Amino acid sequence: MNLSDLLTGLKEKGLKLTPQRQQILRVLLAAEQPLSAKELGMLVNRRFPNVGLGTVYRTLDTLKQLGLVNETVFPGGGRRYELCREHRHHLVCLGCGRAVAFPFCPADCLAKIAAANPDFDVRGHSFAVFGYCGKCRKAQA
Amino acid sequence: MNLSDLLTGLKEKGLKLTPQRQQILRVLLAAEQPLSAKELGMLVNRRFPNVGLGTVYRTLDTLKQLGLVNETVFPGGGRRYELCREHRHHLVCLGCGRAVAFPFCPADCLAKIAAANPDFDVRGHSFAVFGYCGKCRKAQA
DNA sequence: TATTAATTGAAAAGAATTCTCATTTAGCAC
DNA sequence: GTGCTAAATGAGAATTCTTTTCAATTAATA
Repeated sequence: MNLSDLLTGLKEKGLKLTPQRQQILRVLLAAEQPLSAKELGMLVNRRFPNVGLGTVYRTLDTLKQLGLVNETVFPGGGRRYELCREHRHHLVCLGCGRAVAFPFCPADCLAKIAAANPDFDVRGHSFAVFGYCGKCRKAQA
Repeated sequence: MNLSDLLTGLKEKGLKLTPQRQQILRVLLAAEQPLSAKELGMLVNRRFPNVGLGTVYRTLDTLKQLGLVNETVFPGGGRRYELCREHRHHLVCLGCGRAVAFPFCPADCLAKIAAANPDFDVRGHSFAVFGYCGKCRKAQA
């Protein structure tokens, strides 16, 4: 997924291609891990110092609704955002906050749950693993 | 797990058995699903109108650290709390917010992840399934 | 180029959580 | 039972995160 694909997508939905949105998308494309709204805002501000958090949140909402961006909630309640690439989950370090994506998905579990709850219309799931990365473990010791 | 077990546990850790804590534990014991701090506070206030949210948050922190209470993060960032009974996850309705516990756990997934990341000290995981319950689906239609 | 509806910036408002500090109290020793 | 002390509490202030408001700007279209 590259920038022009994303922009074409936005255009097709009737959304304006503002420079702010383009920059937000560029930052998300370049990010190697999910970003908080604040982090995203600061990165956007490198080129567009006037873009406020309001715009960041609004844009993220829009992108979420289009299914282009995924929101993940980290322990403690922090919300982080990333482009929807392939389906993935994260291994999150409770020390430094860094997250590593992994492709394993508890599919069998989901199947069991769906089977056990036929009335329930499953729309999504969250899965994350927490602990301490090698660096943080050394730092603690 | 009953109230006196919990109280004994607190006492062993050197914590005071204040009436506020006892009431918080009673409410958590009676709860059939994870509660937000606000909900928990309101339920506690039925008998102890003066207990503020500060105390609720502090007590929840303490209980979390003792491993007696589990914090689950819901989509949108809402944090909810429940007593640690057997290990479980939740099926959460995005319409009414009600949560149903289920005992399935993505254990095989966790094993894969641990094997693939030997440097990482895994301490926990979160898993939740979202969608719409039967009632909310009917209400929508 | 003019028009219009969508978008934005800035600031205010709201919600959730944490912190502060003076006061109260549970648990313990006597 | 009384007194002591560290822990816990209440009330409110302070933070942090997110949403909303509204006037001004701007992308897209004719």
